[in-house]
Amino acid sequence: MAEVAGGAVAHASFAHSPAKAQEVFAVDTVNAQYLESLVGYNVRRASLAMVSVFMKCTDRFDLKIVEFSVLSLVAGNAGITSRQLCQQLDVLPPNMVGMIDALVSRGYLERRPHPHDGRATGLYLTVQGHDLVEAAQLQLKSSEAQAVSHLSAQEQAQLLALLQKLYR
Amino acid sequence: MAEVAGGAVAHASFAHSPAKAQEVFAVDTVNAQYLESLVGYNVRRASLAMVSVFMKCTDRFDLKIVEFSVLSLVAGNAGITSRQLCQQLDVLPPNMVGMIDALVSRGYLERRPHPHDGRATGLYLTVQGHDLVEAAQLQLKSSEAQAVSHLSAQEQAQLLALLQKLYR
DNA sequence: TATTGTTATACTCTATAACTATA
DNA sequence: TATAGTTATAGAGTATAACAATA
Repeated sequence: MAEVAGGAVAHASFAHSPAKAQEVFAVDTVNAQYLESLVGYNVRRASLAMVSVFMKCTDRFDLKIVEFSVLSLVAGNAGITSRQLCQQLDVLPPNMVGMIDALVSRGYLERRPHPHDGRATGLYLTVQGHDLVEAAQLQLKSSEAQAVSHLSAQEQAQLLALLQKLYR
Repeated sequence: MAEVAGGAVAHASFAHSPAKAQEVFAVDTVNAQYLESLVGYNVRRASLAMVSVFMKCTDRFDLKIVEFSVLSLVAGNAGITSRQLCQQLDVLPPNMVGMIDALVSRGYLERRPHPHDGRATGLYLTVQGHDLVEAAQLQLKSSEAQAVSHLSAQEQAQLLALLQKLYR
């Protein structure tokens, strides 16, 4: 309950229409009811939470999320092209170039010519890259498991299935 | 199945270890199995999908996601402060200033002094802002409903509940 | 003509430091 | 001393246009 500057009393929760003239309110606890009813809002908040789990976990590997994703895809798809990575990860080609250059410079990736297509370049993990991605994947799996440990195994499976229904 | 440049034949799907010497592969369909097993990956993909639903829907209102969120919070919390918005929406104070200025300039928000705290400023919707947020909220609700219409009502409720369990 | 990889570049979003006025 | 709002600015992320080499 907040006192109006003029002496009257008002509840912020009454303010569903534009507040009149010079009424002033104080908000004690924020009401996010509408936003929390939106799928988009909830999925964004959850995404931010999982991003922070990722960042704590892969601090010691010095990998950004997209870099980790690139290495993981190359690990499962030796010879994948830059363009295929872009399509899979929603990254634009000009923004992928520097990322791959950096991973090559750090000794995790190498480029080899594509077997059929002279325009394309295949990407491969180095031994060092293979070790890194293996360690990072294990670490991330366990960090995620801890972060979602308050959901039952069934709930976790349901969540993945529902999310995939959403974006596929 | 891809022919190696040297004449041998190899499957990209065999390449779970670092590819040897100068073997080259072509990837036909990308295998994203590991990434798709991660909660973070799925929730990020779903978030991107819902972001694009939002953007198509609120094109005609010329509102960004965070601007819409600000207006929605002010709609439900007359007199809310800039700092409260920052905490609710994970936006840093210096980045909130310009956004509020813009919404004030466009005639959707106005600032009034805070009843108890001389440092703070309360935010209020103008009549024009009230009309805008009401129209945008209705539109977004219906766009979201359409975007998730292939999930049953029960699945939609489950999804929201599971997401909130994840980030709260 | 279309596509891959690339450069250059602009724009947006996010983050940090520091200042002022009020508590 | 701590907090709300603000300014300036730096850095990261994302976008478009255009070019050379190849299909």
